[in-house]
Amino acid sequence: MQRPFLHPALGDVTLESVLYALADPVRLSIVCKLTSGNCPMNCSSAAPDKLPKSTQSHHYQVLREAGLIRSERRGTEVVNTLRCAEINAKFPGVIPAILTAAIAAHIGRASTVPARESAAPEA
Amino acid sequence: MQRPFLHPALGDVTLESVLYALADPVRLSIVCKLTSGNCPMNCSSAAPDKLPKSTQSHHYQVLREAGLIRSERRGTEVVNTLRCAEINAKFPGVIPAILTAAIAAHIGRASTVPARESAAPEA
DNA sequence: GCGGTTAGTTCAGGTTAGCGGAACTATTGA
DNA sequence: TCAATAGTTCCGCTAACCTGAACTAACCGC
Repeated sequence: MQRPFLHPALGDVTLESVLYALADPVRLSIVCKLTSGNCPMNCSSAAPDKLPKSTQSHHYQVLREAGLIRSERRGTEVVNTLRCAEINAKFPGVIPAILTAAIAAHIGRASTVPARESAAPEA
Repeated sequence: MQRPFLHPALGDVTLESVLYALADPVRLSIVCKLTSGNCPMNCSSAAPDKLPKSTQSHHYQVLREAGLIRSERRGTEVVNTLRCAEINAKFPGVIPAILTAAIAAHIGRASTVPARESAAPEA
């Protein structure tokens, strides 16, 4: 918990790494929850139920290194926000299309946050 | 070479498997070439240079099983076509957005076929 | 300050998946 | 029939993923 989080610069974000990060059901679900919640979330509340903490941590690291989320420490917890706007500037339309499809496919419908299935993903 | 090719029904195609298939630079390049060529291609002409045949075969299998391409035997060779229209019906906008971003990022700029970088990917 | 709780990271190891060389199969053409 | 072409299948090696266990850092009550 001592090492600072590393967020890639927008120039270092590649399409492949973004697609790879979103190709996992758990990570796609996390991103969907962050989108539908539309506000920063700590790790455990955005991850699917009953996932081991080490696995959660691993998935967040992948999302972070792909440039999809930004993480900041707030006391004992880590607050995650989407970097959709930035990614969308670099790869226009990719993230909204994927998230819309994911929400339509009922991936990661939020259990804690009321799902707004008709809402277009921001970014 | 005897087993018939298995193409998933559209209902069995998942967003995750599509993203996973496109998350690899080689496979993304293959799909880009099929798009820019805008016509069926055999395996070796769509794959990047100097890739071992077994590796090519593996990548085509992944693309096939993800539902992204359709393969048919024509004599000694296998002709591959994109299933973009079908996928686009199921996940609207996803494939065009990814291919547009990939072409803009100069992934898989075709060496044999003149690249039409301004052309919107069909689908 | 001290112990307990919370939230997440790091490490290690077992399992799985990807890559690529070698051998094989089918088709075509001479 | 024989050689060439185009892919596939098999198999071993390596790298990546998942997760339990141990660890760290911040916060709270006393």
